[in-house]
Amino acid sequence: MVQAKPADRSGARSEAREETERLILDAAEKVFAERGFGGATMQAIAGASGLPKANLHYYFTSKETLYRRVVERIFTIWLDAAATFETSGTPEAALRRYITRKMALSRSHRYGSKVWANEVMQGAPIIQDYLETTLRDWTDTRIALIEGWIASGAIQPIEPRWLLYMIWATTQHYADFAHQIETLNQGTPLSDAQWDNATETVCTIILRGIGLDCARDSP
Amino acid sequence: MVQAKPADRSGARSEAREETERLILDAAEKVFAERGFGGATMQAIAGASGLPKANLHYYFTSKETLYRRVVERIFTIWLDAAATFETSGTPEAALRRYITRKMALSRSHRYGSKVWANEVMQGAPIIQDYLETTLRDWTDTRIALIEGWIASGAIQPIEPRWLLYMIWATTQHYADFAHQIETLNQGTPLSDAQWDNATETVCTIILRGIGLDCARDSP
DNA sequence: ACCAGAGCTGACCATTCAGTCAAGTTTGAT
DNA sequence: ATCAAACTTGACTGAATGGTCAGCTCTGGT
Repeated sequence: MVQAKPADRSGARSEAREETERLILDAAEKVFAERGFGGATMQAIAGASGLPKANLHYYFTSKETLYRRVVERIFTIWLDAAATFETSGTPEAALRRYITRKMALSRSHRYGSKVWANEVMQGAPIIQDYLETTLRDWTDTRIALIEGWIASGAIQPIEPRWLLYMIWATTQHYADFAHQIETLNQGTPLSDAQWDNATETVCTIILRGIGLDCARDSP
Repeated sequence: MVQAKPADRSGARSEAREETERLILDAAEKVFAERGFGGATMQAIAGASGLPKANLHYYFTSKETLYRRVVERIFTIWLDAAATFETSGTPEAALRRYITRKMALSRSHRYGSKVWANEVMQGAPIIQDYLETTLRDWTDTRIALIEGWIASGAIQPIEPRWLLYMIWATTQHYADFAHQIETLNQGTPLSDAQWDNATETVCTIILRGIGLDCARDSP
């Protein structure tokens, strides 16, 4: 039987292999994002990557394997962004940094965000364990952190959990609902200036909303 | 050929028909929500509604027709909620009312929200015209309204468009990402108290975030 | 120059899909 | 009770899907 895991004895070979895999993963990410797992077809992914369908099965044993790899890659990127919500620094710095990073991610990884959204909407059949371990742990520590801010009087008392959801929702909305946003923007993608302005607006409302930045804006 | 549009000469008949249609639409909404248009199968919808597949095609000529009806029904509900963002009243009252209504909708119509999200993520193949007409008009009038609030000094100067997106994103997140939220809530749905608390928190952050409810007021 | 193994692909297969249809059953007006 | 129209459904069909495979080409180490 043909194996998809050859020894990587040759540097040039394995490099070319990685490149092809990335090509397929990129195409798959886009197709899965727009049509969901069930709606996506290997033929469509093949078309988007410019490769014959049989070639996809040479690199990825099944549609589910390919989907799994796509989702895992996205989770890695999410983790990188999550790390920017540092436990040190002022509340304002931590939140501003995290929101800004997540907004940038929504612009650069629109399809990844959509795949994640699709996966969760379907009940997270693949990533359920991530949600219960990594995501839950991350969330718990940040909630504890925010509770500390509240206890010290740095920010107003609000339920930290709903604040986090608000940040996730708002930032990811710019990726998941990009089409709607573009339609309401005369059918054109947001400009650099609009992205900056949106990011700043989100930061301002969130920060002021939890009691930071309140006295500063209106002199 | 069998027609799906008989004369409604009999009251009892047409009533039963409407009931069956609603049964199918409810089942279809759930399946389309969880699997998207392409991932949903008529067989699955049949199973969810407890009817044989052939019966579905008696009431709805095609899968696309059924999907269209589901989406249209959701849009109607969205319009009802949108109407609660009244152009009269104080900013606080209008926003609070609208956010509360949208949060309630996310709880009562989880699947509808997901279908809408799926549709937009796929590039709005069915509802594109709604986005360009009804939604754009609604958005424009509310933006003008909010700009008026800013001009009069009632709220702080923020870009109204991003505020609206923030409200949509946050409220709909509770429907679209319900599974993730439940997983982070020990695998149980949010309680009445949690819904109330989340709604209140969202209102508080948004209102304070735009300069209402803040300790300092404009002169 | 050689050649083993990696990479590639057209043609094929079993399964599942949306949609059809003919042969039924139920219903309500008369 | 009658009957025509509305409703129901198991069995079917052509098309599309995920996946396979035999046989081809290309490549790098010798």
